[in-house]
Amino acid sequence: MKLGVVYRDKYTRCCVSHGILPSSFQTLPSRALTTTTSKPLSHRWGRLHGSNDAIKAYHKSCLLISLCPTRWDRVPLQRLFKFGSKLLLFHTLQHEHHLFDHIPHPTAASINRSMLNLLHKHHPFRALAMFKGQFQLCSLDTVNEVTVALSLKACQGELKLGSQIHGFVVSSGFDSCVTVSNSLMKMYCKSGNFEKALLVFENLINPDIVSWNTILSGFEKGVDALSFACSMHLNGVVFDPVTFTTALSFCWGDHEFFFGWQLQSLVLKYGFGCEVFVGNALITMYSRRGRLDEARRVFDEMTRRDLVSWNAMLSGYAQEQGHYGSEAVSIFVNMVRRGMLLDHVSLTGAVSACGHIKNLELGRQIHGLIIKVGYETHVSVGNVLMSTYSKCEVLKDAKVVFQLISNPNVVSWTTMISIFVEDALSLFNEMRSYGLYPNDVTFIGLIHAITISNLVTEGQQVHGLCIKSCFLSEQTVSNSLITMYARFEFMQESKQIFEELNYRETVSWNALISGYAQNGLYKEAFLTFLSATKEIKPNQYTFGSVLNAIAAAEDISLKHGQCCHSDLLKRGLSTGPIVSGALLDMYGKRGNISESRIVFNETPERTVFAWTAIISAYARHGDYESVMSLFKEMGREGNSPDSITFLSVLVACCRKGMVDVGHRVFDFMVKEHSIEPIPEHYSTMVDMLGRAGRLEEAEELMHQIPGGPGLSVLQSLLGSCRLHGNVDMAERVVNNLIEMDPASSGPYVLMANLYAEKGMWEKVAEVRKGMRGRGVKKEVGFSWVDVGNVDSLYLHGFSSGDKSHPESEDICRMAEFIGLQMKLLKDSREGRKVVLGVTNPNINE
DNA sequence: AACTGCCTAA
Repeated sequence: MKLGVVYRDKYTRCCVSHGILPSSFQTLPSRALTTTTSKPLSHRWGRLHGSNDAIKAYHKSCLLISLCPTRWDRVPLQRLFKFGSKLLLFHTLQHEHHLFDHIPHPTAASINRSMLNLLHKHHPFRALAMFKGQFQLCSLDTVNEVTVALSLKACQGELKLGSQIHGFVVSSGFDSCVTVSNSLMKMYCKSGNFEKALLVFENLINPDIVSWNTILSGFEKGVDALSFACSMHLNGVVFDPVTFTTALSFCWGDHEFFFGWQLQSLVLKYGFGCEVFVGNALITMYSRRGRLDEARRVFDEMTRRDLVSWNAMLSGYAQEQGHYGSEAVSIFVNMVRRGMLLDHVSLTGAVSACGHIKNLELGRQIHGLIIKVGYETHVSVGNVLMSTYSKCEVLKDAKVVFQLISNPNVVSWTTMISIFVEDALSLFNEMRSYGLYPNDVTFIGLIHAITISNLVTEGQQVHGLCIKSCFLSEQTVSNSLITMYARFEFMQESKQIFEELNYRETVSWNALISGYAQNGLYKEAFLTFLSATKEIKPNQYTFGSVLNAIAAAEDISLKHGQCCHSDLLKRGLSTGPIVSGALLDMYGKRGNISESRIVFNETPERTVFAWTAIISAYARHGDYESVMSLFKEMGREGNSPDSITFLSVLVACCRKGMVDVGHRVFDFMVKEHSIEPIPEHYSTMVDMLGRAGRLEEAEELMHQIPGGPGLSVLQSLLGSCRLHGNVDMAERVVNNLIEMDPASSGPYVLMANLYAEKGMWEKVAEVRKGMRGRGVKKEVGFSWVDVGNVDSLYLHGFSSGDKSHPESEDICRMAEFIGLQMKLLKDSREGRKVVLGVTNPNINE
C-alpha cells in the first residue's frame, strides 16, 4: 500500500485535532510519505541503534500510528524508550496514552518525566490526565511527592482541581512533605486564594526558604510584602537570591523604593551581586522609577547577562516616552550585533521605542527584521507595530500589520478602534462577532470615537451596553461617558453619571468641570471646582478647565482667578504648559494685560498656545505694536503660528486700520503656512476693510467665502455700513441677516440707528414695526462691575435704565462723575482748554 | 522538583 495525499491529509487532521503545530514534522519531505510502505515496522526499524536514526524512524512511526495503529507492535517502542527523555517529548506530541500503555512497567520517574514534558509543551491538562489515570488505576506506588507537585502545577490556578488534589494530599499523608506544601501554596496564590496559602504555610512545621519565598511572592501590595520580608529577617531566615528577586520586584512605589535601596546593599553584602535574576530585578526596579542611569549602572556592572537583562534594559529605555529613545535603539542594535536570539519582548521593546521617538524609518527596518525572524504573526509584536505606525501617522500600514496577526486579541482590536475612528463601530461589531469580549480600554476607545463623530444615538446605545456588561463601575469608562455627554450638550446625563460614581477621582471631576465650561455653564464649572477642591487634589487639567471658565465668564470675579493663580504657585503647578496657557489667556480675556505678560515671561516652555494666547490678549487690547513685535519674535524663536495666531494678528490690524498689513498677513498665512482660512479670518478681513471705509471691497470678499457668509461676517459688515453711512448696502446686508437669523434683534437695532442718524424717521418706525410684527425683542445688554468683596462669588450686573440695584442712585452719580473726569482728561490731552479745576501741566505753561 | 526577572493598547 502506497501512502499518498489522502494520508497526508489525515496526518494533518490528526495534528490539528490535537492542537499541535509540530515544527519538526513540517520539514518532513512529502517524498518520505509517498515512498514509505506499511510493511512490518519492527522488522524495518528494529535494528536501528543510533539515537538520530531512531528519532528519524520515530518521526515516521508517529505518522503511521495515526494511519494504521493496529499494525503497530511493541518491539520498536521498547527500543525507542531507551533513548530517553528526548523521545519521551515526542510521546507527548501524539497518542501519549496509547504509547503510555505500552510501557511495560511504568515507574514514578517515567510518569514524572512525561508529565514534565507535557508541562513544557504547554499541555497542563494532559499532564493532569496522566496523574488522574494513575489515580484511577489505584497504582499509587507510581505516585511520589514529585508527581503530586507536578500535578498541582498543572492545575494552573484552577481552584476546583487544586482543592481536590489538596484533599488527596491530606488523605495520603503527603502534607508532611514540604515540597508538596510549597506547591499547594503556589497553587492557592495563583488561584487568588492567598489566605488559604497562608493557612497551609502556618501549618508547616519546618518551612524552608522556598516556602517563605512562595508566600512572599503571593502578596498583592508592596507594603505587605516588604513587611513580611522584614519579619522573615527577624525570624532568622537567611535570604537567598530568589528572596531578593521577589522582594525587589515590589520596590517601585514611592514608599517601597527606599526599601529597594536597602535590599540592594544587602545583596552586595551577601555577595549576590553577580546573580543574573537579582541584577535583572534591580534593573527593573530602577527603570520603573524612571532612574534609567542607575539601571544602566547595574546593567553595566553585571558579570553575566541573559536575554532578560537586555530586554529589561531595552524596555526600561523604551518606556521613558522617547527621552531615552536613542539609548533604547543602541541597546537593541547591540543585541542584534551580538547575534542574540531575540524574543517577542525584545522586539516589542524596540518597536515601542521607535513609536515614542516617532522614528518611522527605523520602525520599518525593525519590522523587516521581525518578518525575517518570523514574528510578524505574533500578537504582542503586531500590536506594538500597529501603535507605532499610528503614532507615525501611517495608518494604512497599521491596518496591514493587523491583517497579518494570526490571532488578534482584544488589544489588537482596541488599537484598530482607536486608530480608525470612522470605522470604530463596525470594527467593534466585527470584534464581537469573533467572540472576543471588549475590555474597559475598548470602551474608552469606542466612546471617544463616538464623541468625535457626534453620534448621539450610538453613544446612548454604548452607554446601555456599558451598564449591561458592568463596565460603568470602571472609573475610566464612566469618565469617558461624562465627556461624551458633555460634548453632546447633555449636561444632565453627564452629571448623573458623575453622581452615580462610587468613587470620584480627579479625572472624573475634571471631565465634569470642563464639560460645564465648554457648554457655557461657567458658574456651574466654578462651583464644581470649589466642591472638587474639598474632595480631591486638583491637577493641571482641573485648573486649566476652571481658568477657562473664569476667562469666559463675565460674571465671575477675576479675584477667584487670582486665587487659583496663587494656589497654583503654592502647589508649584503654575509653569506647566496647560496651566500657564490658561492663566495668561484668562488675564488677557479679562483685561489684565500686564499680568498676562508676567505669566508669559515666566513660562519656561513657550508653546504655540502660549504665544497665541499672549498675542490675542494684546490684539483684544488693541495694542497693535506689541502684537506685531511678538508675532515677529515668535517666528524668530522658531514657532510656527497656527490659525488662531493669525486671527489675532488680523484682529490687531483691523482695530488699528492697517488694511495693507492685514492683507499681507492673510496672504502669508495662506501661501507660506498653507493654513486654510476659517470663517473668522474672512469675517475679520471684511471687518477690517469695512472699518477703513472700503465697503465695496469688503462686500466682494464676503461673497468669496466658501460656503457663503456667516452671521458674524454680515454683522461686522453691517456695523461698517453704519459707521460710513452706506444705507443701500446696509439694507442688503440686513435682509440677508434677517433671513438667516429671524429671531435676533441686532440687525433691526443697527438698521434703526442708521436710519435715525440719516434722519430717515419713517424708515425707523418701519423697522420698529417690522421687529414687533415678527415678535423680536431686543436682548438686554449687561455691564459688570466687580465690587471689592472677596467673599462675593459674582459681579454686579447693570443694564441701561436699570434701577433695580439698591444703591443705583449713588452708582449713577458716581458714573456721571467718572464720565466727566474722563472727558476732562481727553480734552486736556487734545490741547483743549480745561474748563473745570483739573490741573494739567502741559496747559499751564 | 517546589519559589524569582523582561512584555504591548487608552
